[in-house]
Amino acid sequence: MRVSKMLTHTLKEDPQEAEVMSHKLMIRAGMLRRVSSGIYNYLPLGWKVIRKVMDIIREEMNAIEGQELLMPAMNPRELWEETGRWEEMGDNLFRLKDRWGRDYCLGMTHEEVITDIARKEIQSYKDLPIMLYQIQTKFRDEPRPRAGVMRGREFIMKDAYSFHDSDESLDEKYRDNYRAYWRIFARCGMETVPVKADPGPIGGTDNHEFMVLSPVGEDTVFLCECGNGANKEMAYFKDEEKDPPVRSKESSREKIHTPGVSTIEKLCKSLKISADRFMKAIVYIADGKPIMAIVRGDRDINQVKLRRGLGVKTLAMANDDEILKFTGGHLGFSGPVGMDPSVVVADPEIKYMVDTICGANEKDYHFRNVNPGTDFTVGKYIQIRDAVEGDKCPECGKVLDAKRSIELGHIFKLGRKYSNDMKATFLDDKSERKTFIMGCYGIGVTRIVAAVIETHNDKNGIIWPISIAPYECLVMPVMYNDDEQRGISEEIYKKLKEKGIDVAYDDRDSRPGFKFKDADLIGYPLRVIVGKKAIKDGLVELKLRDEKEAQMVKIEEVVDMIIDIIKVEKTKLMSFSDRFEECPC
RNA sequence: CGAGGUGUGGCGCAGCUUGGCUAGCGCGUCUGCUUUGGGAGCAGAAGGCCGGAGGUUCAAAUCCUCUCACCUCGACCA
Repeated sequence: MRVSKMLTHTLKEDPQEAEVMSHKLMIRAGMLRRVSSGIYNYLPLGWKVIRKVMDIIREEMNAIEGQELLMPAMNPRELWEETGRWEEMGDNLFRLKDRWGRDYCLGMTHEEVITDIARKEIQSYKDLPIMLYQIQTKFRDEPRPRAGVMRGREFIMKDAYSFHDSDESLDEKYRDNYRAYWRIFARCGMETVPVKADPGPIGGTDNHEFMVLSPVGEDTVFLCECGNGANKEMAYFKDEEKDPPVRSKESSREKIHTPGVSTIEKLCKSLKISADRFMKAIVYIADGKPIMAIVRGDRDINQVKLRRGLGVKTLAMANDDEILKFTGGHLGFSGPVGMDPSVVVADPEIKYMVDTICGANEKDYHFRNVNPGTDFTVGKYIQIRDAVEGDKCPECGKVLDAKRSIELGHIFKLGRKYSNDMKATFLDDKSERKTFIMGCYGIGVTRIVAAVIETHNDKNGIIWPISIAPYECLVMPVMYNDDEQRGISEEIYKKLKEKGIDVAYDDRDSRPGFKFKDADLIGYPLRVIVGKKAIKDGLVELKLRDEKEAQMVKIEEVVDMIIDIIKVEKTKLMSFSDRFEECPC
């Protein structure tokens, strides 16, 4: 491709709309332009990168027997009602009506549609297992799109779905995908960490998120040297075993007047006591019934742990009316004193609290000198607080490391959740009707691109892994005007093209400084510079984007050298097997 | 939804407090000349109903009201 004909104009200044580096660089390098909040044009340079990522994904999915298909972005309401997700997805689902007033949505994921395909097309156990996948544009009405393509409202995703007649078969496919995901990300130049995660509204049992560590990530993961890793929602840790607390002096419960002091922060200020001396009591509606969850005042309740610990399907914070009915007091003044123990759940840390302060279930009143056992009884002690830096690994006891991360992929064992709801069945070898067991495997394609840039850049621009660079190589005459330089450049460009190298040729009659800056910004991994000093001795410069110095190479050898370097670089990206660890489940 | 902020040629910004001549600057674009190893210089040119609607005023980019879009933090989130 001739640079003079490319639709790309690079920007010298950072765009006002962008905050994080990958977003800035994608716009400055001419890959991306915003159309609306969270909605983007992928200009040719950006689209080319996305296509390369897609190709890697296709190769790896096909290698584990995935079959590509394409499902509609627009789905009818009826399908989503079969699983209850038309309601469950709430405002995140983009909805629209046709001219007759019929309801549709723009798919954010395709479990319903694929299960519909399966129940119609797959009748026999002989067709199983099978895995189908697509690369599709997905839609989510995000409350707040962020960081360019990192969290958009329209984005490209690969989603795969597998169907099985046994758990063992699903386990095997899950392991295949686990391995394939590792390979895909490695080939894109990304080192990912698989962590245990909560399945959320998708449902199912085992699932892993593939995370890349980055300070701009929106998730927090807790990692241990021993290989154990989980995202924040699922980050369980070892509860410290302590001696039972000893009360230094006899004290008894006392009601105190605290008008308008409805938050922990206000309590700390008004009583001049630190947050860890309070109990935070929050009322939730769990599967329709109210419960009270208690953690120390300085801790955060982890809703996923609470939901799992209670063994309920739905969990939401109660509103003021519900709290009033349940406790007799208002929001901000709840506490366990006087509550039936069967509806009180507390974090184990509560056991060790002495002479603590909590709400009195009466507006504008708290209790002080409250002690577990004497003043109230806890029905169930389960770990329901968020992990924090310094907590210990539940497996080996070492200190967990908290890191920010970007979620690139998520794999789930769905089980029969969708096939049950949608009555998707097949006949087994005994002519019995069975319900499909399913798995589902997603990758954020456009997000990979952002994550790669985020982790591969310097002050001059992007440093692409060669596998997904928009072009593998750039040929650049210092002075396009110079017949000799142009002649040699054209010739090298032609030869590289013939050899199948994805090469760009900067044939613009611009000043060299301008072209160097542009090349660094766009981040061509390899650069051939044809200048007059070098020409005298039949040499051109060959420079790698991530190396400081260029090497002088004979003109007639440069093409072969480039071919070799590309081969070596790609092999490097493929040779990840020494780091790979098999799926733990 | 809560809090803060921004809308002025393609991009980045100034002007607004205290209303007043033809709305400026840098980058980019086009023409010409000179340049040519890290975002060149000179000369010239094109390109704006100042986000939109209403109001105040002799007069509004500037003041008032409403509205829309976008950004950041939070809440939320396969």
